Amino acid sequence: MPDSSRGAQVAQAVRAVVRRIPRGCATTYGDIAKQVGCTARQVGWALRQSGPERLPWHRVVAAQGRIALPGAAGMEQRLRLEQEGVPFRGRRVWLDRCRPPSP
DNA sequence: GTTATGACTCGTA
DNA sequence: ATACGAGCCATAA
Repeated sequence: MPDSSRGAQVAQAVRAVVRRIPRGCATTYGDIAKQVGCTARQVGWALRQSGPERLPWHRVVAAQGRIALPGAAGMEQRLRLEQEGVPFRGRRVWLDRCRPPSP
C-alpha cells in the first residue's frame, strides 16, 4: 500500500504519545517530535487535525513551557493545566517540575 | 507547479 | 526580555 500519507501515520504516532502523558505532567512539541521521529511542526499539525478526539492535548506546550495556542484556546489550556496541578511560572509551564519520567 | 498558513524550534541581535 | 530570520513539514487554494 502506498505510504498512506506520511502525515496520517505521524499523526497517529503523535496521538499515541500524547495519550500516555500522565496527568499533572506536561511536555513539549519538540520532545514528542523526538519520540515520534518527526518535526515539532508536524506534532502541532497532528494535534490540530486531531480536533474533537479525546486527547490530553493541553499537556503539550511549546519550547520553554510557553503556551502555543492563541487566544481563548490558550486560556483554556492554561486553566486545564492548573486544574491538574501543573506548576506555572508566570506565563510559562515549569517544565523541570512537571516533565513526565523518562522511560 | 507555486504560495500561504500553521498548536514549532533555534540562533542571533 | 523581545524581534527577526531560517529551517522545517503537511495541507489548502
